[in-house]
Amino acid sequence: MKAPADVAPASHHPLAHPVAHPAPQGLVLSAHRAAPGPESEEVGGADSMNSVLGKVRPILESFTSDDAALSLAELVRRSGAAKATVHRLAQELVTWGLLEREGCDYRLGLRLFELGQRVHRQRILREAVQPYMEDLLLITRETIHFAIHDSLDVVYLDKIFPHRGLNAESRVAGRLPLYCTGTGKAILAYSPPSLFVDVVRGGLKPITRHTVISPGRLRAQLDRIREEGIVLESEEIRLGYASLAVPVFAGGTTLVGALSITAPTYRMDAAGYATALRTAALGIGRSLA
Amino acid sequence: MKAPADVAPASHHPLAHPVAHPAPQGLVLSAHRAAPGPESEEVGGADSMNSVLGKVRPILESFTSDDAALSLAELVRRSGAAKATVHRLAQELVTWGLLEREGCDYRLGLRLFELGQRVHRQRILREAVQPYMEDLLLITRETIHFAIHDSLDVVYLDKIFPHRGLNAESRVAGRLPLYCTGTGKAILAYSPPSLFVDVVRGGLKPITRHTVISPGRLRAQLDRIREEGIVLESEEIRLGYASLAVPVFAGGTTLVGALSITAPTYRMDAAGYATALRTAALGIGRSLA
DNA sequence: GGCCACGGTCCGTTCACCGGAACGGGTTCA
DNA sequence: TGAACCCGTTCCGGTGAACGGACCGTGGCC
Repeated sequence: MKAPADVAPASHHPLAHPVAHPAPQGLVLSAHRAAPGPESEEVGGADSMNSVLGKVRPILESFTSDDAALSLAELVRRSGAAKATVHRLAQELVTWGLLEREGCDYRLGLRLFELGQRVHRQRILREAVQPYMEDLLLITRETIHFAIHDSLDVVYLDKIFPHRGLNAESRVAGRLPLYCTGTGKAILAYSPPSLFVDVVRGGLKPITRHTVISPGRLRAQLDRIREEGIVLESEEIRLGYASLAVPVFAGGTTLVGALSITAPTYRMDAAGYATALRTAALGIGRSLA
Repeated sequence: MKAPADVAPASHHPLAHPVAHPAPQGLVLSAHRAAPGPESEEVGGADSMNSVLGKVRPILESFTSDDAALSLAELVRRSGAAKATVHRLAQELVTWGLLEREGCDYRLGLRLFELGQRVHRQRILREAVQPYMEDLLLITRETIHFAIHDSLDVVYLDKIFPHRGLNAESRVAGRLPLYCTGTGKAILAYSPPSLFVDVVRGGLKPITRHTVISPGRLRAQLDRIREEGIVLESEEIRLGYASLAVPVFAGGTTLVGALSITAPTYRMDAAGYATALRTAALGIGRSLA
């Protein structure tokens, strides 16, 4: 009885999920973690698992924005840690409040939301920007974004939209590539040239059939943006929609992010919106001085 | 040399932060970390410190909303863990992205903000509520709050304000007591009576000289709110300011939070704002059905 | 110069963590 | 009916990750 060999040895992959976790969210293009190279490369994932935080991380990051709640089994699958381990750590996270129980499932907890709002730089920026975004919403009745730069992406710090507005593709704290968004191009145009090189090296993948994927054309766009101080991105992210964006400089000098108006192409009054957008950006910059 | 006794034993409180975390922020009534009191009381904190997460928690929660960055020494002081331990864990948190380095100091990282925005329930709610808050801002040009209930507090899920608006006392993800805020009273009025008992047992402390701290008067207020479906809180949190609030019911039945308009008392047009507020709450409730 | 606080590192000890195994309950098949 | 499966949960012995006192180099202050 209980022949120990009945546990199929082959079924035990030391790491079912060697490569940490995809953690895509936002759009489809998760940009992975650069091209890793030979598949022998699960070291980064493997040796990151022999610390407690190295296990907590894939557990918490198992949750995407679309997951309301995950079962223990699902957490085990996504995190790659042993079941007993996930169970124990999840319990500890529940007592902390970073996770909450919902029947038998786990969901991200209110305390995580609270902690996330304590991040200082983002909070200060949001509070400074928000009234100006309201102004733009009032004037345009279109979706307004404020984005900052991180690695090869823009991260949306805030987003407001009217009832008729667009609520897809982007969300607060969501990421989209620098090269194909209005805010991203605005930031890219006023960043050191090395960032442009990195973006190109990272690969320009088309999102729609209008996405600019030629480095030359992208560079020309950026030159033009620097001349005009504003950029109109048209249907590069979603067909039928365009974004008008400007960079925001604290005190008129330091680039801190970009502000944009997104609307269906047929409603996009670029000429009319431009001055409002520029004015708002100047106001924000002054209040951040 | 290096007499081990030179480390003043009295200066070393094994736990500067014995009571888990007060998590004050928001208002002045932070109660610090309780009165120093009997120093023998680090038990509750002590046994929570023999796990890794038990140390990471006080480290991360050392940061309040007002701390831009903390030095290693300050983290050691607030968390109560050993220096080498804090150093090691902080480094690990930096590679994760939950912390970032700023010169020699540490600050909360962008990744923490991103994780916090993935909390599903709050995200869904905010996205549903936000356009209606814009409407109210447009109509009133005053500060608009949406709050949910947690333990004995309200937690502000979102807050928008115009240029002339009030940006103090409350902030997104900040907490204020149920018994003295408009949103809190609205929620309290439509919650099970046991919550009222808990609130009273938790103590009604006056914030201003207008704060209602008599359980009897509070109960009478709640009865009145249930009759009228709306509440006007006047100067209970901050002198010179009033809030008009209504509860929000998903599908017209399930209490999910409360919506409020905050304005200087002299500008508060309660009669005029009431219908707008009620209409918005109904709209939100319907969109959540 | 002496002193102190700070950030950072080392290293021997030990106990918290790990994870295979087993349990009980629920559901799905033959 | 019961065997097979998946689930969440608990147990427990071995072990290596985590711990923290001690130490180093530095910079600011008397």
